[in-house]
Amino acid sequence: MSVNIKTIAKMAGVSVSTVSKIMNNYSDISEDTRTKVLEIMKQTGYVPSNSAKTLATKKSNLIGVIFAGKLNIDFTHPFFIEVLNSFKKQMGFLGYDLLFFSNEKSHALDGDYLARCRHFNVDGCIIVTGQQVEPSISELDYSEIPCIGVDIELKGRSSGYIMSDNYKMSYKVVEHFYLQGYRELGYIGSTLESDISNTREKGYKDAIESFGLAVNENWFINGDNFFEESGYEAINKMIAADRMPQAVFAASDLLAIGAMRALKEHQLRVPQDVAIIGCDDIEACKYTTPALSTIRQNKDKIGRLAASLLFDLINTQSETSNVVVEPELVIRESCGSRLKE
Amino acid sequence: MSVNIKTIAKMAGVSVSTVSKIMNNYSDISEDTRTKVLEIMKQTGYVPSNSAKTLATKKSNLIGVIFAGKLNIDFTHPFFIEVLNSFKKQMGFLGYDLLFFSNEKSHALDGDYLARCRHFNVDGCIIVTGQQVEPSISELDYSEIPCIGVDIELKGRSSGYIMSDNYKMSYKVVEHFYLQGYRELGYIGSTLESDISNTREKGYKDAIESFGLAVNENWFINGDNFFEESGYEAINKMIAADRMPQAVFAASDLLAIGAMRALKEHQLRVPQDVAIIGCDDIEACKYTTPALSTIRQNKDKIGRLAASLLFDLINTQSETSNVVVEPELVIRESCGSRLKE
DNA sequence: CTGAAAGCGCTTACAG
DNA sequence: CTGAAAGCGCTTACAG
Repeated sequence: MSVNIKTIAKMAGVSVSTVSKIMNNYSDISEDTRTKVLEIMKQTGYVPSNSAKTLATKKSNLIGVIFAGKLNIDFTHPFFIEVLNSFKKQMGFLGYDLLFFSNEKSHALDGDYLARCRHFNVDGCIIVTGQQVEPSISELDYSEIPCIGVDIELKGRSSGYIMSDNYKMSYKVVEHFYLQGYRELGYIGSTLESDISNTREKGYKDAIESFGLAVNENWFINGDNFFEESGYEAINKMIAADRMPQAVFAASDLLAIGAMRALKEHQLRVPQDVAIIGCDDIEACKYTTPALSTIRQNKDKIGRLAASLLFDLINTQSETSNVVVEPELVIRESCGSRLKE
Repeated sequence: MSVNIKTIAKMAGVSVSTVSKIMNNYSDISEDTRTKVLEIMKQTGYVPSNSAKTLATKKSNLIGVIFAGKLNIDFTHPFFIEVLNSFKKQMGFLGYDLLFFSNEKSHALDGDYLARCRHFNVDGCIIVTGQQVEPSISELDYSEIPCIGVDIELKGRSSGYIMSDNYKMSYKVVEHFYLQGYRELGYIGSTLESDISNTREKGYKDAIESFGLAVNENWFINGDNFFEESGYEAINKMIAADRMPQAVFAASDLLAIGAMRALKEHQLRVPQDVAIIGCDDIEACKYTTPALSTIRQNKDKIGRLAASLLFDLINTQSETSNVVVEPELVIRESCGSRLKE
C-alpha cells in the first residue's frame, strides 16, 4: 500500500536511480525531471524508508544516548537532563534524532554498548555518566564509532569529551570564602571513584594552600554519591568528628541541600554559623531557604558544544578535541555574602 | 569486515534460513545445529543488523517519543520527565528502545509526525503534550500506528491515553480546605486551551458548590501556561481585583511556587494569610519554604502503565483502553494543616 | 543527463 | 528438520 521509490519512479517515468539522486541532491539532474519528480513525491506524500537507506549506506542519522555507570543516572538527574536537553536541540538542528538505549536487564544486548551501536548503525553517540563506568564503555570509546563524553574523559581516536573546569571552580569558591573572611574551610565530595569529585577536591586543597591556609582533614568528607542523603550524612560525620568549619563547599547542589538539612537539625544557621556553596546550579537552588549559592555549570553550552563536537567527529576526520567549559560562581544567600544575584 | 548472517551460515555449514530461524527462536530446528550455530555467533561476536531486519519485517523495536504542542515541553519539564523516566524503564524491560524525535525547524520532516514514524518504522509511540496541539498529532492518532497519550485524549482505533483523575483531585483539595475551616477558595489555572486545567477548574467549582459554598469569579485566574511566572502574575491580578481568598489551589506546583513568591512580596504569609496547594508533586515542593502541599500524580505508575498499554496495543489487537490514575493529596506546610507528611 | 543492475543483511513462504 | 530464492526499499558504481 505504501508508496516507495519504485512507485515514484514509475509515476514520473524515470528510473529509480534518478529518483534517488534527486532525493540526495545530486547536481547532474535536469531541472525538468527534478521538479517533476519532486512534485510527485509531494503529491503522494512519499516518505523514504530509513531502514533501507541505513542498510545501503551504513549511516542512520541517529545518535545513541548512553547513561553509563553503575550508579543510577537517569532522566531525573537534574544536571545531565539539562545538558541532554540542549544537546537534543542542537543535534536536531543538525538533522539528527536521538536513540536512547534502554539498559534493563531483560534486554538482549544489555550492557554491550558497542554491539548496540552496531545493531542500530548509530552515526555516533553521547555518553553521560555517573561513577563506576563499565568496561563496555571503553570498548566503545576505542571503537571506530564517534563518541563524545560528558564528564568522562574518552580517549579513543574517534572520541572527545567536554566538562566544566573542575579544578578551577574550586579556586573560585576558596577565593570567595577567603574574601568573605572565612579561614576554616570544609569540603563534601562524592565517592573516591568519581574523577570529577576528586578533581574538585584537589583544586580546593591546592587553593586553600595557595591562600596560605591550613587543610584540616576532618573537614573533608567523601560520601557514596552526589545525592542529597550523602550530604546529610557528611555533615553529621563532620559534627561528630570535630567542631565545624566556617564554610563548606559541596561537590553538588544535592549534596549541599542535604548538608543544609543536617545543619538545620543541629540548630546551625546558614550562612551565619556555616556558609555553604554547592555545585551545578540546578533548579532547586532557587527554592531552598536560604537560597543556595553555587558554581554554575553552563549546561546549555555544554550540551550545544557536545553536539557540535560530535557532528565534527562524524562528518570530518577532525582531530578529537576536548573542551573545558568555564564555570561561574553564583552568589545567593547561603554563603555569607551581602551580594544578591 | 563485519560478520553477517551469511558468514555465520557458512561457518556453521548451514543455510542462511536456518541461522535466521535460530535467531528468531523457531522450534523446528535440531538441537545439534542450534547449539552449533549459537556457539559460532558467540565466538564471532555477531550482531544482527536492525535496519535489515526492519526492512524485511516493518518492525523496528523502536518506540517514538513525541513532545507535542506549541508550548515548549521538553526534558526540563519536571512532571513529564519523570513519567518518561519510568516509561523508558518499563519499555526497556519489554525489549524496546526509545527514539526521540527532534522538532527543530531545520529538520526535513519537521512537524509531520506520522511521516517520521513511517520513516523510522517505529512500532508505536508515546505522545506527551503541552497545550495547542498541532493537527499533525491527530493525523498520527487516527493512523494505523499504535499511540499512547499522556495527558492528552487520543481517540484513534489504535490509540489510548492515560492521565490522572483531574476532576476528582479538585474535590480532594476542596474537601481538605473545607475541613481546615476555609470557606473562601480561589484557583489558579493555566490557559483556557488546556483541557487538563479546565477539568481541574470544573471539578473545583463543582466541589465548592457541593459543599454549599459560593464561587467568586474574582478568585479564579487563568494564566498563559503552567509555569512559575504565570502563578506569580495570577496572584498580583487577584490582589488588584479584590481582597484575597483564604485558600488557593494552583493547577501546577510551578504555578503555586510563583504564587507563593508573589504573596511573600505582598507580605502575605503562607499558610496563615493564604493557604496554598499545588499539583504534580515535583521535586521542588520539598525545598520551598513553607514546603508545598500538593496533589501527587503517580508519575511512576503513569509511566509504567503507559508502557504496558502501548505494548498491548502493539502486540495484540487489544481494545484501546484509557486509564485514569488516582491522585493523592500530600500535606506539607503550605495549606494550614497541623498534619505532617 | 539517465538507467540497468548488483548489493546492503535480513525474513519468509515454499519445496523437499 | 533444512535450504534456495524472492523480496523489503534504498544507494552506487558503471555504462551510455
